[in-house]
Amino acid sequence: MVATQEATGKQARRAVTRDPQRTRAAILAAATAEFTANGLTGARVDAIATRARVNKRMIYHYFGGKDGLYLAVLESTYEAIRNAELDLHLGERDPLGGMRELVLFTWRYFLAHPEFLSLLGTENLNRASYLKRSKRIRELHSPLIGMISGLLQRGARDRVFRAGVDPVELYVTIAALGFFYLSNRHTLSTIFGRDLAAPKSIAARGEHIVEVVLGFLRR
Amino acid sequence: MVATQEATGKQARRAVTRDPQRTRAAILAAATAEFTANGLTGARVDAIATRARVNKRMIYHYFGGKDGLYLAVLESTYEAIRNAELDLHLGERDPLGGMRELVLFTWRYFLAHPEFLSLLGTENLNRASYLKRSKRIRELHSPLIGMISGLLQRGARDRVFRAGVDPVELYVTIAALGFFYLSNRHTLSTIFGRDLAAPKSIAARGEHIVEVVLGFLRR
Amino acid sequence: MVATQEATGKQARRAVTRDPQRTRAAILAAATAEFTANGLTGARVDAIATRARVNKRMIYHYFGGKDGLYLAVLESTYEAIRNAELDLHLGERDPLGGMRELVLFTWRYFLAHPEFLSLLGTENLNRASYLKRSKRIRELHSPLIGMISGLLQRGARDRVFRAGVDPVELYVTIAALGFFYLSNRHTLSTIFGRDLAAPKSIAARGEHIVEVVLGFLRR
Amino acid sequence: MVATQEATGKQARRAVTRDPQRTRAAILAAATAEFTANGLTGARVDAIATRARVNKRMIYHYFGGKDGLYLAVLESTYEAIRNAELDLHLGERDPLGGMRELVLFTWRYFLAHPEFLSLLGTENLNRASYLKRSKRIRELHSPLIGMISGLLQRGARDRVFRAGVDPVELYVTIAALGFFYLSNRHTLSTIFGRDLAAPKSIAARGEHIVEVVLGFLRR
DNA sequence: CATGAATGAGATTTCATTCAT
DNA sequence: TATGAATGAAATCTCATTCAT
Repeated sequence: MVATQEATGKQARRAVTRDPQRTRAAILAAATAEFTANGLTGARVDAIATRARVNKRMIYHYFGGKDGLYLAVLESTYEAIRNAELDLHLGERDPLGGMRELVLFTWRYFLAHPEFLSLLGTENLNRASYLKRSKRIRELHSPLIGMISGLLQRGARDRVFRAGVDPVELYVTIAALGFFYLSNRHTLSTIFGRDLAAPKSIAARGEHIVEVVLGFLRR
Repeated sequence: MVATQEATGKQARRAVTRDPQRTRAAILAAATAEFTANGLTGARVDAIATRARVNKRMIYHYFGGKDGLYLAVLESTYEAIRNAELDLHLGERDPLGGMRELVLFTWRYFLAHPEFLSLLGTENLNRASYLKRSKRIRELHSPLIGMISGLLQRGARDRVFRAGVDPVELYVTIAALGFFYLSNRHTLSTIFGRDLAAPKSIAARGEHIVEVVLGFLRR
Repeated sequence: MVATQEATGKQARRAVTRDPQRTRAAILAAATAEFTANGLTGARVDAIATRARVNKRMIYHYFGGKDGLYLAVLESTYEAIRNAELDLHLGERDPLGGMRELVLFTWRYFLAHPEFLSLLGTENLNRASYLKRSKRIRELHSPLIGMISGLLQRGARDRVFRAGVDPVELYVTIAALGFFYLSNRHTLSTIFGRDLAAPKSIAARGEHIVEVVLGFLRR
Repeated sequence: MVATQEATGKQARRAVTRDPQRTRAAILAAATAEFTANGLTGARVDAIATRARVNKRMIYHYFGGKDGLYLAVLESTYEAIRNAELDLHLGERDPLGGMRELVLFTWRYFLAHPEFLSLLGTENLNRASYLKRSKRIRELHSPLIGMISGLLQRGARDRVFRAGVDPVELYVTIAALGFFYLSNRHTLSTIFGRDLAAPKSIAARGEHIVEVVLGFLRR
């Protein structure tokens, strides 16, 4: 009976998938969670395999190793944000409304994608070493710069916005206002004794960001 | 200075000190550099001992272990910024000039103290777990919030600034504008194909930050 | 047997097994010997790995660490004595003969299993801290208490034994008479200048123990 | 002010004794406690120095090292029991009463001196290696063997005790009945689910031991 | 006599990766 | 394709002892 059980066990345990694509996707998802939670050096290959319910060996098969897996996670995360950005159509909007939407889009994306914040944080601690290595990411141009340029030009022409604003600088500012708040909410909450992660605080921050950006741009 | 030390050669290999304060300080300095460069999990106790020219055992003697050392580094780093902040006297300044100075102070401090940025990044990836544990840091209140409050009130009274701005929110904004730019300069430079670390870019960013904050506040 | 293994030489260095059960068992056996010889703190993980001809890492794989391994050794040692006790059938024996057999069984088990004595000694120095933690051991009830109870009752009924003897107290006494002699033979031999480990002494002690127990019980 | 405090501190900290004998005694007492609690390999030289409120260096000064200190502890512990035994005068007692007293003396000494039990346990795990090395201990002959011999002879002559009992064997038995119970009380309590350390249990054990010894000896 | 900072050797534990099946 | 046991290198941490003062 014991033997039978063991045999059954083995049959049941193995070959949960035999579906290469699913295995790959499971690893990628598990790795995203693990790298998000523990950073690059903190992440454990074993933990990823366990999370993915996949044999450790598969990680080496599909991604070459921990580094390759991290790079793949980084790439898929960047692809996701670039895809989301492509859904943003501001062409017909008036400069003020368009800018407000763009700012809110960025804020909401960060809110909905903590893994993006965390991975970017990890990457920055690494001096962007993996990102620099990825041709794929470098070729993914953000359409946001173009959108911002357009809005700034139309806004300046209509005398709604101040002139002479650098679109890259502004993009960094828009990202900074949300990113810093969210990625530092734990340290900031502790230091200010105020829960910056509470829904009310989050909502207030969204409004504040819009006001800062538009307040700065508005003539 | 480092070169001088190295030049003294083999004699310098050991910390012949017998000067506990110096030994402690050497470990702390070496650890700050190592944690800054490699994060918490990436830092190596051996590397710290070597950098400090100190026996590894001393780290355990003075700080209990890697974690205790990291906490000590974090605490000393926070103490340093709080001390710097105390030197900022804005009491007599007009609201606009005072705010400009405060914004520039923050920006310049971040520029001069990359270790602060990096450690904060590390700490955020850890969900502030060490910072929360440190009674010492929690008791170090930043005087900046009070200064911002005062400037906002006087500014509003004089009809120079808009009313109703939350000082904590504004502080986060001021920090965000500099912090994000600097800590993400590697990823951003790669993605925009533009060297954000170049002196010119740095100078331009400083001006931009001042303009954003004052542009937003000004009525 | 050990000699044979050693003779196979360098080929045998590694446990080429790929047989988890065998690897686990080899570690357990090596650990039992090492903990028996050197106690908990004195035992070396390296030594256990070498003895088991296994990579040190496997100890952590199978047992979690030194503590987990010690606990496993303790559990398997207790299981072994409980299993041996179950083979003792005294149901049909007259009280006197049954009691003699039980006493001799205990004495012989101790003689044949020095690892049990040593581990118990270690555990007692630790105030039974590991044993208390082991649900598995706590659930292994010794059948000896029941057997002693039965013999005492039948003996009292038949007017062969004195009445009112507590079976747990008697069990402790039976164990004490052999355990103390064996585990303290080194100190005692030194102090009395008499080799208590000599076969003759051992044989005499067995008889003495039987006489003490039966002499006490007999009416 | 700070300087003054520090100077005072140093003065106050050092030279608590400057009394060699007291220092030595303090170390010995602390070491006895530490070795009792943690065994030989488990004891920490640092812990002993701290317990004794003495500089670690003094241990090396007075005892040569950890091993020498352990030996000194062992010797002083044996001296103490031998001294206590010398206070026992049974010459005039009737055999039965004398034997009862001797048994109770042993039991009570063990109860009052857990450090003796623990050190003996440690020494046995070490195969009496330190004890064998100590000429001083080997020369301390226990007067108990002589007393037991006398009682047995007088008892046999008076037809109160059985004849042919070996006094060393009996001494071992007397010691065993108490020693095993006490040194194994933690394991035994756990396994029997019964608190063997409770005052009532202790009292009952004392009576049981007397009964076993006298029951065995009595004709 | 006394201090406690400093040391080196070695212990336990961790981890990414490879190998036999 | 999939498994998970096995590995070596290196990391963290511990400890008895020595040294400068």
